Amino acid sequence: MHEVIVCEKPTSAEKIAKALSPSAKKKVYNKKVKYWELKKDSKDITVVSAVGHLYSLTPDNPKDRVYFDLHWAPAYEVNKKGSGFTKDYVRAIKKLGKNADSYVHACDYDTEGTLIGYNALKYACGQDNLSKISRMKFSTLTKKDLLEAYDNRIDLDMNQVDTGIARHVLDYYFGVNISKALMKSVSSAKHRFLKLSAGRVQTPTLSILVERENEIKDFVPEPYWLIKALVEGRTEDGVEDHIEVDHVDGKIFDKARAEEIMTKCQGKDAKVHKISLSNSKTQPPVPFNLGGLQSEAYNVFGFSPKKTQVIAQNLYTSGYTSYPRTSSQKLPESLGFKEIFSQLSHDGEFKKHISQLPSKLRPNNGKKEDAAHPAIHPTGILPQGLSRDDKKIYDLIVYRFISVFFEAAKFETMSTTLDIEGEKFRFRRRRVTHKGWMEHYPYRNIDNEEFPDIKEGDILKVLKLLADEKETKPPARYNQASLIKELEKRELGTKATRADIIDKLYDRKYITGDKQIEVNQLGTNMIDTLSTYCNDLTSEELTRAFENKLEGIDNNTSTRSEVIEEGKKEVKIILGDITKNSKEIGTKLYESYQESNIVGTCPTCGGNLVKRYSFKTKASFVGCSNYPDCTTIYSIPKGTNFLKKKCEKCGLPIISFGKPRQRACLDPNCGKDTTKPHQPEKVGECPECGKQLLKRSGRYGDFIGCSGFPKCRFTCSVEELEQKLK
DNA sequence: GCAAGGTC
Repeated sequence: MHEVIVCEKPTSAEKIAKALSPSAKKKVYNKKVKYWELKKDSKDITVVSAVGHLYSLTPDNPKDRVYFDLHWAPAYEVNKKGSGFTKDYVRAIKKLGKNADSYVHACDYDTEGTLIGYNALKYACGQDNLSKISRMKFSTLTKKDLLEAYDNRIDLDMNQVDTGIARHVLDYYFGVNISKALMKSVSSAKHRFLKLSAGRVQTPTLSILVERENEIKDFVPEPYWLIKALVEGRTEDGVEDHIEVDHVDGKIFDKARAEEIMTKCQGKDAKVHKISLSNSKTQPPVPFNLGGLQSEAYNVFGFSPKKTQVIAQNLYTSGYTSYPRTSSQKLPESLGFKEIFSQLSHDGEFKKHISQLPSKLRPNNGKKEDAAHPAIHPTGILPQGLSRDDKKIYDLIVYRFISVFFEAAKFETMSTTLDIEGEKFRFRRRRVTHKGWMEHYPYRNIDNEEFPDIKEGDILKVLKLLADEKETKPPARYNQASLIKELEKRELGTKATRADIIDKLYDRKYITGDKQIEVNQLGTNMIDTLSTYCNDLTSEELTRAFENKLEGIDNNTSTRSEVIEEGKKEVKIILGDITKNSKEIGTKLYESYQESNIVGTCPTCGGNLVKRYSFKTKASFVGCSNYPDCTTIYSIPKGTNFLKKKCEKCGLPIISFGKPRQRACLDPNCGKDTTKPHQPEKVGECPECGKQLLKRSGRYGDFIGCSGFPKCRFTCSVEELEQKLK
């Protein structure tokens, strides 16, 4: 008897194989794909693995105006970029999973996992005959759980499969079709291509950012006063120490009241009214889940969440750290802390900290859990030859892992109130009495202040009294780390996709800025447009509505085709509205896009110079917004940045380009003598349109161009022309 | 060209 077990990813395949039989043999297909062979209960078992989704939805007919008829096709054919690695896995499963007597679906027990395994069985193994398929249900990848799941296999839950399929189809219907309609509105209104997109997750995310912009725009600052005094004092060592004390009212919005305090206290001494000492603790941080690691790496190193995720994945595939796409903040004892620490101790720096660990190893676990994976931790294998950035992330993971086992840091706080003419002031100082974990986590500043040598009843001289006039501030813009946290809170997207979603918003030019994410006019207009024609898409409503509908499939109150039909109807209405208002929508979106690409003023006609991209030449260039009435055009090298600085001679922007970076005026002829009209040399006939070919000078030297430009875009190098003439 | 979701 031959049995094939299909798993979601190679690491879980290995764990499952070894759980079923410690003597499972590891094999490799086509030098790349690992699989396992074992014997159990007189069965020959082959354990193969997918790598996440191997199949993607794709339209039956790509030429359709709207995509409602979809089918599953190999991911490496559909998303050519980035899924190439799945090809070998599909081949391996096809070869190894053929004609078995029974099949076991052993992917993660959630909707996506169920669909991953179902599609692998159906399209790679050619099995959708449920009678041969059984399902393992496990929540951790421990030997005990896996054996139990194998021995008590259940039927494949087709409702769960249908829920997964419906989720994919609905996301496709709404996302792809509405994106297409928006792009079409631009091309029909302005005859320009603009890559636009909308979706169940990216659009509400953009909406969150737009809302924050609106809060900032609508914010009315209010003036207030902070009253402070500087009083003389000494530290316990007798060193002179000026103490800054604040009026207990804090923000004083009433100017008269602020003035009253100032006149009353002017020139008066302060009396120490009350001193109280208290102790406090700061617990160690919790183990990293992906969001936590991304947030910390952003705050400590300024790494984008995407960058951190890529590095964490590399560290994981190299075997140095554990699986990164986890939401767990817990480290189970079964990981074998002692063994990991003893291996890490081969590194001298780590050893200094590890040697001080308490004998009882109990991590300060956080609340968040994950069914499939523990919190991110080092495996114990010490890396060699990591790049600087990879090493930073690795060290961060190790030090966090170490620090969660230490005791709390302890502080002593001195809270003091002073009296100046009946007005109460106060100050607070905090000093460390026990560093605890903070000594072993080098990414936090320890604020250790000195206590002044004072006692109740002391009279202190006031050196200075001042009223600081301030304004209330609008809420801060999001940065990438705080946005990820907000998405987690609202349960938008998943841990594995949030960083990609944010990247996408940058890529579409909806947003700019790193430390403070700002929304471009295009982003604002997208939300404007979509909230007019499909309000659901801009809010979390669509995600919630999906969840409810999908839940219906899961518990048998509706069917997959009902849910899909309903979605189709809704999308059709939205598409109708967009088409009806296509000109207006397209114009608005394109013009707002141009706005964020304005780099200067056209010297010929006074219009805007706009950075644009040509699909024909696959290069960016700068053209006038009044094209075709004005044909001013500048070519720019690949990777050009526009600086804020303007050229002193002509006022055009200064650009930087090349490696090493060099700076120059946008106009390559700037500063050259152009008073004598330069007659370009005629060198022959254009092979494409028959007009004159001219020898022109460009940024990188001479080239041949057609006099019919820009209608004819024939161009070649001087050498190429010489070759042809020979 | 377009989504969101898995994964190397």
